[in-house]
Amino acid sequence: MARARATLRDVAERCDVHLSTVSRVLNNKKGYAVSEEVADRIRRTAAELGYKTNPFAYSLRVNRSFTVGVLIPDLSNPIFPPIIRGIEHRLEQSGYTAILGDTDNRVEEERRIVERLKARQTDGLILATAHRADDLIRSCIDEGYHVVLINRSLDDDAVASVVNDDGAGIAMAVRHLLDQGHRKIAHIAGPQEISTGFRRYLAFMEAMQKEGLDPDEDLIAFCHNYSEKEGWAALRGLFEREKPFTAVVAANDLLALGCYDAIIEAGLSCPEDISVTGYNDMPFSDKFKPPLTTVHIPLHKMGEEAASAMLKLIEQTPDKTRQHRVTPHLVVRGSTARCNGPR
Amino acid sequence: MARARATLRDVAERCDVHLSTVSRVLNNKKGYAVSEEVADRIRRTAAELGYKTNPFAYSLRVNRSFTVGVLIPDLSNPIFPPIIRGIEHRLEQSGYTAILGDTDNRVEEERRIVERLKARQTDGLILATAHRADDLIRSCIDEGYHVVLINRSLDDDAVASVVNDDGAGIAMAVRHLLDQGHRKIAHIAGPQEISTGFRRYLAFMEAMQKEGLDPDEDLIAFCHNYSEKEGWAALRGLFEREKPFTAVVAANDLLALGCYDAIIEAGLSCPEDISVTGYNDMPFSDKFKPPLTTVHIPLHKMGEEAASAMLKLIEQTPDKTRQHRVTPHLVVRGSTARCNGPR
DNA sequence: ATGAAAGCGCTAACAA
DNA sequence: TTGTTAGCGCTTTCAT
Repeated sequence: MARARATLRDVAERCDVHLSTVSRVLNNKKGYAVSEEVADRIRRTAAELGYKTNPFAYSLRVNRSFTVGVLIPDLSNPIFPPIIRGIEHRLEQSGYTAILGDTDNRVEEERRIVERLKARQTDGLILATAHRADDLIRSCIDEGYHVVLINRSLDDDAVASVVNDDGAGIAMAVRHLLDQGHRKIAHIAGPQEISTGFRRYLAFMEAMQKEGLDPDEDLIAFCHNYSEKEGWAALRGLFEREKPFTAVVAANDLLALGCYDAIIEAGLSCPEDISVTGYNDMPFSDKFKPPLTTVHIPLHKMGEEAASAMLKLIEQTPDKTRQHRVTPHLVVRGSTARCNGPR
Repeated sequence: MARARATLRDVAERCDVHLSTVSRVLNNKKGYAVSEEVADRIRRTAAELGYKTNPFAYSLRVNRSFTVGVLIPDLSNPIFPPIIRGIEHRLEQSGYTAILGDTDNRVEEERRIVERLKARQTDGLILATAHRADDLIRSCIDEGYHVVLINRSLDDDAVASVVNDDGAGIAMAVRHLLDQGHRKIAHIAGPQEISTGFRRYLAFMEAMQKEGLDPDEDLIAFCHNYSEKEGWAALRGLFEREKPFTAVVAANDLLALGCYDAIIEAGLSCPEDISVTGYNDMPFSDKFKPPLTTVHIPLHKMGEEAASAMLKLIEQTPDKTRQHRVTPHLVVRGSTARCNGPR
């Protein structure tokens, strides 16, 4: 697109001063006393000509793009839009722009997309990628890239991350089901290579044991990714084992949605026969059939915090907090009900 | 982020040739016969050093960013992720990157965000913005920007656009309700300054009239934007008029969802008392309570087509098709049922 | 208080 | 077949 844009030189000529002076004024560099009179004239003509600094030239000069790459596994998963909005809002405040990279849930894509983002010279990378790619992360860091993780963390905490308290969240869900009289509770676990999947699974076990209920191995199924389809398949698998249960704690909302399908398919109904809880309180989870009881986490806020952490990294603001924690809470809706005795 | 990246010069020095030769080889410019021997050595060392062309320098030189701005009203509206994915997929094939701008449904934001995108020197603008901003569009074009519209069009067709056949879609919905025995059909119309809102309204009127049913003015409500809240308020307004109706055609899915709320609030139920149809077949519309009967449009494909049109514009490929039309079809689900007589 | 000049990394027109 | 050079628009160091 070849639009003629006013340059520093244009402004300088019109003002009959040297271009470096214009630059100083427009960026109000101090230490260079410029007469108010000249400064004023410069500012006025700049506005008049609609001068905007050319981002290419600027970036080339200062070697920064003022963009940050945001890697997500799947934009269609409703939890990501709010996160992204949060990131964008915060970034925008500081003049940065987010560049999205979507892996379509494919691991092989991850590396390729990160390369694309790096090629674009993003000043940092926010990874909201659900999939494990520790070596990828590590290599980014080794190359000197700034990295912030969302909803996952590396075991050794070497990387800044924004996470929610999965342990507390799952405990609330289990607690709620227990309060409703459920004892045979199944768990549809997320992928164990992902920190959320792993931590939620551990939390489930712990919460059950705390109640003196040793969770039955046969009532736990592991999914390969967070999708409706996996949730459906997993619960279907549990039904086939023919061990009774009256409730299921799904590791996230999409999985829970898949459980709905499996329950219907089995000729049962939720919550009458089986109660279901999700995790994330994604948009529209209150509109499903039935409205989903789930653990709410502040998605938008997590995005903002991730962006803040990234900006601190980029701007070298000292910040010892590596892990930014955010608090979940339970939202009780229609997918859970009192236990009607054993099934 | 200060990572040392190999430059053309680095490669040139290592190969003991002039940097311009390296440039030629790496961009395989023809017309400059370079001996295979040298070319090979250059390619090898470039790979070895991990050379990537610096996008700032390149963009500065050729005055193009290889990015296109994508303006949407609200990322949280589930119809946009598929559209955006479609855009990104196509753009990526040609080495372009999308830069998102979200107006949060606020008109005032629109101009500001377009300015931001322009400041970033995007090579074009894809506007999926629901809100009217004809003068904005016009000014973009006047300034020489490439513009493609999604799901809206200017009256005079001066701008490339990708639209679906709203007339056909609404006709199918109305037809379906008529077939189910409904006669008193209400319409929750979208904003009339938006082409979809306007066209769907006209299509509704026409479809009814074709059946000899003069639509009752009192059974039509207009919304200010496409949101659940507006749909809820609008249907609520209709209930207050106390004219009976047994079905409602909503101008989009979000509006339909709002109708669900109003129906429940009125102590009625869908589809037993009132049938509801939506428009867009947005993700998850099959998971609602009840699953929504709606008009499906190929969102991902629309995104791709918009991107293709944009690339043609940028690359100056001749293309006389200004309007790219896409065909909708009806998806019958649980929110519509046979009419149980007048209410 | 202001000007001059170098150079970020690249491409393209011109030379040899 | 390969080299030289100017210059995209900007910031910054040094000079005046």
